[in-house]
Amino acid sequence: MPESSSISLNPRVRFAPSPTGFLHVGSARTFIFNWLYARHNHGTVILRLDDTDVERNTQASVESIFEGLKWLNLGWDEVYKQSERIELHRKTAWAIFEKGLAYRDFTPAHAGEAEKSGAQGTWLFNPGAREMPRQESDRRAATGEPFALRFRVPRELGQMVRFIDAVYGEQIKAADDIEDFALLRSDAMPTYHLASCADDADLHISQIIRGQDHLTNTFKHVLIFEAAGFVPPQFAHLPLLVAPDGTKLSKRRHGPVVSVTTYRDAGFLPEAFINFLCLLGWSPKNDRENMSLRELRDAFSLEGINRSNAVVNFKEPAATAEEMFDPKAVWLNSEQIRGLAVEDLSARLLPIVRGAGFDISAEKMLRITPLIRERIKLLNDVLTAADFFLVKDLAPYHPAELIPQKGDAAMALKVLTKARQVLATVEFKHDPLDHALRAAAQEMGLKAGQMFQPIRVAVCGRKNAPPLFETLEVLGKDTVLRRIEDAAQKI
RNA sequence: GGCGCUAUCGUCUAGGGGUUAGGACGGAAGAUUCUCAAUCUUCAAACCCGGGUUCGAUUCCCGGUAGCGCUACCA
Repeated sequence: MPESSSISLNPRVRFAPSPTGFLHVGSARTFIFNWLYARHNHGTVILRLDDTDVERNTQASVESIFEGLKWLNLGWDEVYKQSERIELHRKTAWAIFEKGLAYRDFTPAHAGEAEKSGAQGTWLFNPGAREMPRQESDRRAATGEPFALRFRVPRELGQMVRFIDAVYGEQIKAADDIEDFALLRSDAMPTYHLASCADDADLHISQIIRGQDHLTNTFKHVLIFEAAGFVPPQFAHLPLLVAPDGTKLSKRRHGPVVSVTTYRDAGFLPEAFINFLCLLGWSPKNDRENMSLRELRDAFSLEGINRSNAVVNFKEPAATAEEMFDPKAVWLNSEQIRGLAVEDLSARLLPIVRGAGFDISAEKMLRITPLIRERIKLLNDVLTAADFFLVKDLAPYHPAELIPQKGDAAMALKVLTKARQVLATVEFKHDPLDHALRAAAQEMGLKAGQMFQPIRVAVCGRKNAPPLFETLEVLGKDTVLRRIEDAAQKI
């Protein structure tokens, strides 16, 4: 079989972040799509740090990117750093130069920037450099005069550059509209375009899946691949993730919602977060939304990717943690929390509860978990949903809370007194508690709700809480009786 | 300015020459339960504008508009 079919069977994809900040949600989605594509097709995922911009790269950023990726928990197969591959990039650039497809430009950096950035259409090249005879170029280089190496875009013959994008279809651009971009800077460091293409070729990348902001750059990349004698890989560009105001997500403008670790720290399940990101710009086309990683992997294909930008629908000034995130992300998270086995959920909740300073056993956490599972949307909600299980003494609440519907303080006190009697002797299991308390209500001529509310407030400190009998059971007789007594004092 | 990409409910999307334009989130109302949550039911909510092609366009083509991207010796 021809080589192309083996490529399509075992694709090699790469995720190539540049370490100039934390892991951005848009980058995370690009990584996820690459991962899904590779895993769906039994391919290889390559992580490549595109760190050729020495000025802006930081070690802190490298670490925070790894931190974000680690939380996503998807993994990869090979890792590379571009900064360790610079010789390869240079070799590629000079090979292009030797073919006459690049030239030295001795124009000082940033010279004539004013003309470039504005008025008269596209800047194409610096005058005098492109046409400079090779001998003169060599001579000036030999004297140590600094230069950038530029690609000689073949625009003489009205040539068209073209490629097929797996998402956007056939793309064609006139070479006339492409400027002589740099390959090497005057400090001999490779530019992004060069380094990226040289590495993609060397690493045998078969599919480049990346953000749509690179769509127009791709014409330059096709030119580089061809000039260096490589067959360009397949391209698939992803629609961008934007803020509710339509602008691209940025830390400065939009704050922590654009950072992956913010989701982690707020109590998202990584699988729910991945699920959410997948639904932005991609659809399985069968109305499925809540999907496991396995289902996503099985369903994923480039054909399902959209072409228009997707809004991450967060609220700019958020009152609560939950409010700052896209409601769909929160919903998916709560759905997936409910889908987790109690043991699994409990194990994820435990470090959060302990981290908040509560000394709680795994066994107790396991008993609390089913009672709050349907009541939390983010893992961190455990702290507010299960507070009364965790604290020794309840936070102060208003005594009026104890008064039942259509009742008064006297009724509340009566209920509490009766409850204390009944509960002192009954076995603390769901059914006996149920029978005893309902019998007591009937005896006093009260509705079940009128009986239960004062007790619930007494033991939970609020009206809204999990079902009463299960709660009493987990809390235990001692705590329950003590809290009922305290409540009775308040009236 | 030049070049490119995009346009379906508030948001994510399905669909496609003839449909009551489908689903989901969010919102509203109701049912259910010891409260809350969950669950269930119901409701409101969209094809950017103009021209063409056609018996018929939201769908195809062109133009406009808007948004976004690229236009660096950033990536």
